[in-house]
Amino acid sequence: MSLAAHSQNLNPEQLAAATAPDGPILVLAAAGTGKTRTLVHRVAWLVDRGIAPDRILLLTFTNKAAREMLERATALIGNTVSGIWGGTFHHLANRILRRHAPRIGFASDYTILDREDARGVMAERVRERTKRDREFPKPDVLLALVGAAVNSGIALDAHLAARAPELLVYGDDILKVAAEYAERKRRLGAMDFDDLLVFAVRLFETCPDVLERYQRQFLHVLVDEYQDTNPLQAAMVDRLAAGHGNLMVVGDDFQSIYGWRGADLRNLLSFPERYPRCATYRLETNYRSVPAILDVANACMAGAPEQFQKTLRPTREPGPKPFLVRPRDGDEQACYAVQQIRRWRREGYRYGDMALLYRAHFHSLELQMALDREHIPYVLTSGIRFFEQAHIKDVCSVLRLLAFPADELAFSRLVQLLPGAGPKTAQKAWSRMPGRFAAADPACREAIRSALRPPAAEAWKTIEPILATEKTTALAHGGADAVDQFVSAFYEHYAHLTYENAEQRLEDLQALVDYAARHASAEEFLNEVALLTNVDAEPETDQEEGGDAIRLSTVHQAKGLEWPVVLIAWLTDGMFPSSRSLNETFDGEAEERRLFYVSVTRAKDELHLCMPEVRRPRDGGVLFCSPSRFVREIPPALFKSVGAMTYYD
DNA sequence: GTTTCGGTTCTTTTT
DNA sequence: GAACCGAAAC
Repeated sequence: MSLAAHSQNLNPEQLAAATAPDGPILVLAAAGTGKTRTLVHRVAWLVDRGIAPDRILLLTFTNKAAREMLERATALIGNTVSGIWGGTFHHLANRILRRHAPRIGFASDYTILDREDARGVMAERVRERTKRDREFPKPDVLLALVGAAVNSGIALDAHLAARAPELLVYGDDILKVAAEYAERKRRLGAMDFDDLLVFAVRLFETCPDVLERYQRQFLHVLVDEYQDTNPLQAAMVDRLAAGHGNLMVVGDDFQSIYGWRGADLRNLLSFPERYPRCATYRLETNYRSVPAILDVANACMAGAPEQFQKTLRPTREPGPKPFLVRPRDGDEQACYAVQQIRRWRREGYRYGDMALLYRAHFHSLELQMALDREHIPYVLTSGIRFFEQAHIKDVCSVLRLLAFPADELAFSRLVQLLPGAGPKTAQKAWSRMPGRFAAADPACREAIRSALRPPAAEAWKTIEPILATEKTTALAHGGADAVDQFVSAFYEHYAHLTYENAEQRLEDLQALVDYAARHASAEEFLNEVALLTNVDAEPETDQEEGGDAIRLSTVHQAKGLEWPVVLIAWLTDGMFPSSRSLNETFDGEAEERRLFYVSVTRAKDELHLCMPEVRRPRDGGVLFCSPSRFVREIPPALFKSVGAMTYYD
């Protein structure tokens, strides 16, 4: 593809960035300005210029984003792009660590702890302290503290003093618990999500030869959503690109919304200082939204203290001003939504063109009920991930145990499915085993049986033969056969006894078997499962599936997406901005404001902002809600107010 | 000593 | 819903 061909598809701003000369490049891409298109063309441009695909590294926020970019690049220049390393930071870290973990004292078959696993491990450490002192911080709080410190690259005690001074009285114990948590993970041969990043960076630091190998491999490093990287991730990228400096970072400081997870805007803001040779490109021409929507977005960020002021320049013909709606309560808000949905349908929009966005999952309750009642199809990016649900994890523990016999957590989970067996029984059985599970070893089998009480032992008999299958056979095809057998021999019965929605869960498991079967080995499958995101796993809703449906989503999960018509629910002070982030987070209001900016800029044609007057909490009370401060700050002339009206049909 | 069950409480955002 | 806590049941 020639330069001329690229220039046909890109505007001058985009073209300049996509075809920029080697060296550090900062692309400031405001919302809806064709950031993805520019990155896709950059990749195509590089491959076109003779860079081998496997020497390009493309880091994105989700695996889905990487997949989509590579698909679009393929459409552009054919499958010459296959072989590009693309995915999340965690994926890259995992891929590298699987290969070199022994260099930093880990086995290559370390297991990955998801949030629930990590919480379990932390809870063990905390239990006895809670007995001594009822007030001792809960496992979730401790995990958040440790995680925040690690991701910001700050020592835990310094982090405590700076961000959680009220917990300083427990300082010593917190440090001890954190150390025990780390030690326990070591003993389990396990890494949590943060560890993947920590140890990847440590690997680079302590093994220069390994670092050099990847520096030589990746001639070009491209990072999407750079405003949401944390210091560890920035360090990873800096190291990888240290040799040649061919590092392109793309981001928008107005859209940084992951500060609570350790993302540090300074990575982006200080990029020009860290890379003095860097060339900066700005994308400000917006192709997405009608001018009236951009007016609101621009007004919202006009007073923001961020460094790179950007103004969205519209290209679209004028459209309606954003609608400001003040329903009485959540139910009336839902009725208003239904009414608009009906109108949109009449005007020719498909359900897939519509999105209802909100700050937190529980804000969607009344919306869901109303849509159910009206039989309007919707998909929800749910709070619980498919792969984090109990039944999915139960079944995966069989695979984990087969693939990684030393995985104590998997063994424990499996044992606790047996009738009359709890944590103590699982612990007892494991302590009698040689530190690993060996179905072929009679002594090991006997050890387990001796720890189980009769009903548990009886049930175990149905599971044991599956675990005794020869490993390579059991684990072929992503372990699909083993899962299938386990479900029919044991779990189907268990599910019916345990869950009132057993049938639905068993359907999930069938889907899991199909999904697993698409992998060569169970190890590969398990690796992927642990690092999948909500967005990655979302159900197919495209036209070809025939599943035309409205999207309900948190603003966080709507990042990077767009819809012709968008309604934002619960835009009231306390809900959005959330009072918790205002009170508990450093810089909370600024980040909430950016979140509002992100939500507004999702809409193409029509935007509705809903601010119910009251909220009715569980206890039967009534809470008055003022309109969100972000709405109040914006000149009223930029909105069209929807006056008092009956929303009920 | 363990497990299970029933009642209570609280929901931010997620790799 | 689901996670936690205390008390009954095994």
